[in-house]
Amino acid sequence: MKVMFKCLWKNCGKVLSTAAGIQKHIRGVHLGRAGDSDYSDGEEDFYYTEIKLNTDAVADGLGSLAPASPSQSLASPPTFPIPDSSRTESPGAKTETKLMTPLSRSAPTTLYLVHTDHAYQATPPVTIPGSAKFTPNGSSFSVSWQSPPVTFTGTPVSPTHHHHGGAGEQRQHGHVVLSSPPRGTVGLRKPRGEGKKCRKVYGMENRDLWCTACRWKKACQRFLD
DNA sequence: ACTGCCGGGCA
DNA sequence: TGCCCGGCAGT
Repeated sequence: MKVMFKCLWKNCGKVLSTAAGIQKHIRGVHLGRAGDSDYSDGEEDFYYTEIKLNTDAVADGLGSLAPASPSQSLASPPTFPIPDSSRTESPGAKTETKLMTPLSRSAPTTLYLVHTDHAYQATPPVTIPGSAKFTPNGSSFSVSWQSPPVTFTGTPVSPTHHHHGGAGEQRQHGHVVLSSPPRGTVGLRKPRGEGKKCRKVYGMENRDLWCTACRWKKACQRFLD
């Protein structure tokens, strides 16, 4: 069995046979620290993963971290590589294999945030709550999925609505048919674009300055970022 | 309440 | 197609 190290940088995917090699690659190529090879705070070992040949190649899909298909989200949320954040500070001492199970689903409530001191632009902040955002350097994609399927067993809605007000708001009248939320009308909405849009910028009164998409109440195409 | 925009209607 | 809007969802 051979152990290799694969660069996880956006779509680099470079594979080297030594940890030192991949660290050097990452420092030089991606982090722009080509000159001083002894300057290493261990940050770069976040950007590669250890892969084992002749084993189940878990790290295969990691290099091409493409948005696999955001619409296949219904039951199983997409999985992201969760690097080991509890790494040691010492550069040379590589303690653990960063083995990540492809279908390991971290508890949906725990928000995983990558620890880095340089949170400016080089580090991919990966969050795994209900929606994940991934921002390696500039280009960003984000994908979200619905809350886990709730299998409803038992009494539908009991009048014990422990909430001020009282009056039962949600009636499921009849019996429980609930198989999946009635999507299809709206389905998976886009994560809602950031930044200013024509309407916000020009205002309702200058509607003729909007981009056509905005005028037609479509997704704005002027302020794509 | 406001804003972005999907889905759909109308010419 | 081009244009517009109802209505929903996120803020």
